[in-house]
Amino acid sequence: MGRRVTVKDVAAAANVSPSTASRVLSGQGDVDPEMARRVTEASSRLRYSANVMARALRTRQSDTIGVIVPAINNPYFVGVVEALEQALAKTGRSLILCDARDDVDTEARRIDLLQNRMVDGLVIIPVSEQGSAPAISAAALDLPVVQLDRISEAGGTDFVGSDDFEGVRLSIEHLKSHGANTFAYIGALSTTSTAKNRLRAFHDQTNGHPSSPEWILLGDFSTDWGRTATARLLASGPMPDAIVCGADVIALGVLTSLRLAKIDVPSQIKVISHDNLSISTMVSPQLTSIRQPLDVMAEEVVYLLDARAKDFERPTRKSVFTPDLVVRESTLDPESY
Amino acid sequence: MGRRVTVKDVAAAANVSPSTASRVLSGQGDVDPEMARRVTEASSRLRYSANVMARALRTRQSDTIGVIVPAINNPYFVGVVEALEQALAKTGRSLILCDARDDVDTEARRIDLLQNRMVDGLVIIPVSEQGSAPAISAAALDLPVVQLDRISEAGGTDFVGSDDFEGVRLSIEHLKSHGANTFAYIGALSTTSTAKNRLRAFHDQTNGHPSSPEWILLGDFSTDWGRTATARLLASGPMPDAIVCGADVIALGVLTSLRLAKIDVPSQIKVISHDNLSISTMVSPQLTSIRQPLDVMAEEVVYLLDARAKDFERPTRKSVFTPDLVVRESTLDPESY
DNA sequence: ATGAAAGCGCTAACAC
DNA sequence: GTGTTAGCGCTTTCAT
Repeated sequence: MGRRVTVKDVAAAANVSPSTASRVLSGQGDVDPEMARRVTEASSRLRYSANVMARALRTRQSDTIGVIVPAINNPYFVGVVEALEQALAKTGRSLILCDARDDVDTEARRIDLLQNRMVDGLVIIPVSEQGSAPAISAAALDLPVVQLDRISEAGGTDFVGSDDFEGVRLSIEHLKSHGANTFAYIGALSTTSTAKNRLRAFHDQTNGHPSSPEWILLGDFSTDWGRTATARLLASGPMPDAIVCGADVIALGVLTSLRLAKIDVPSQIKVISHDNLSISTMVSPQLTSIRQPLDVMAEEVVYLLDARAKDFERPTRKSVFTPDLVVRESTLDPESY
Repeated sequence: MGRRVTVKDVAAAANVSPSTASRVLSGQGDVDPEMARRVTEASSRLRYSANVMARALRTRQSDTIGVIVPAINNPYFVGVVEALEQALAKTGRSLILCDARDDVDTEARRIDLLQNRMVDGLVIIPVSEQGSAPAISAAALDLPVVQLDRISEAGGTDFVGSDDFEGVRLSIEHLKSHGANTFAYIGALSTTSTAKNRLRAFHDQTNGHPSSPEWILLGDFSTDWGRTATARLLASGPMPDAIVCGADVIALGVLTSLRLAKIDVPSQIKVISHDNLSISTMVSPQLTSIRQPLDVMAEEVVYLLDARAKDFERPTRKSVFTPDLVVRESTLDPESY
């Protein structure tokens, strides 16, 4: 287990003091070009790279952001993490990813773990609107925190998300313009802000249309739930013209159950959803879905993190982005084939 | 940005020296019960938790394992990471996850990053059998490294994987016993050990059966490739009795393309695959797939990491686990419905 | 511009 | 058993 090479090794090899070597390697302060050259040379010859922990301990800055997602097995969150990773890479920073396993206690432990790792900031998609709040609020006292996608009741943090009302409005408008008049909603229980907002928006937008309590099905953000809910819907009586799904992972299950029941999408029933996962273009029929500008949102997260690092007392703010609709086969009129 | 509380704070509050506090908090050495109580009390009152980086710097041990996957957007790897996380959690350790984005240079940078973070060991699923080797070999000089699932040419590391030959043998045997006599293979190019072994095994097992060069389609591990390859297969002439897929993510695309072409699975063609992703039970027809014992494999990874940490010079070893076959709808005989 | 020395928070060695 | 001291690897005063 060979000892890793340190600044001292580089300094010795370059015949300078550790401080000079450090100055060159971290790009701080002026040094004689010739010395700098020697340090650089020695550094690359010895394949030096700095011990992140020692540096962080000294500078109180790790160039690392902690990210906590509710469930990494949900491909939507994978996409979010990828966008964040891209945005951070632009400024040479990296990310530590934690999975809360849909559990607020695990989530709280992760928050603590990341703080002890001296991350420069925390990005969190809260597990629960209420349950996640205490731990998040506490963290926000100590370091920059941005809530992403979902917002909990925690104070002291910025928020980046997308406009769920507008998303649902676009969905319903699109469905209506294609002749749908009755709608079911298959989504998640209102324990998260997104689930709650989408459901509310659905009620608002379908107000005045024929409806039935059996047409509102609430469970969790999973494909399994999409299948189960659709089975229940099928068993409960006549079907609506369209199903609005709270997320693509749910819609995938809905499509499977409908196919099994030999109900054709979109000719017999239309299906629309949120998230625009890449997998949604790879099923048949391809899924019409609400798209959020993930890349832009990730950039905004990084911006907010940096802004708060610079001025910790700045007022918190919510950045809400407008989604758009990507129309695919699952809502097209039969005649347009 | 309130300063976080340190051992000194706890020690002061408990009226003991920092070292005594440390002894209590890290559970090393004997201390007077009464003092211990005071320390514990102060610690929880002040909500102390140790700075991971400072501790790691001193003890040269971070209780953290680095994990590098080729592409986190592949759900198979997500499952692997979850299994590892479980296995590590049992001993109170955690994991830092990095995505190599299917690129050996990124992979090499990640390896370096993790070493600088003083991880106690590295688990890596190599991007490339050849290209990944140098960086992995170099890392293996400095810390315990286990290659998982795929193996590169790197030396000095242990390996945990599953028996690809046996997997394919089970697949073909199953298909034959259900009347299939001609087989196509849709998999990935042989840049990884798993892709290479599965292809070889396919050739071995189908030796003597009618075949055609058009029935071997090699691309990457993606749903997109599954769709493209199937389209090519359809265009190239008569279809085989069955398609063997290199991975479930590929099979998902295969199923979609077949459905689009109105070819029924399994009555007109059977589809079988590797990985047994949960999503494979959520499509219709449900996918017959080779299952690897991921949990057991993850335990073995942890065991090997610990063993090498204890004795760095121990001989390297390969632990190859036997997979089994999970039969579902995509290979069942039509009459069994 | 450069080097010596101090210190980030922690724990292992060493005294007592 | 407890406290004092030193040092992990780095950066940053502080002198020069």
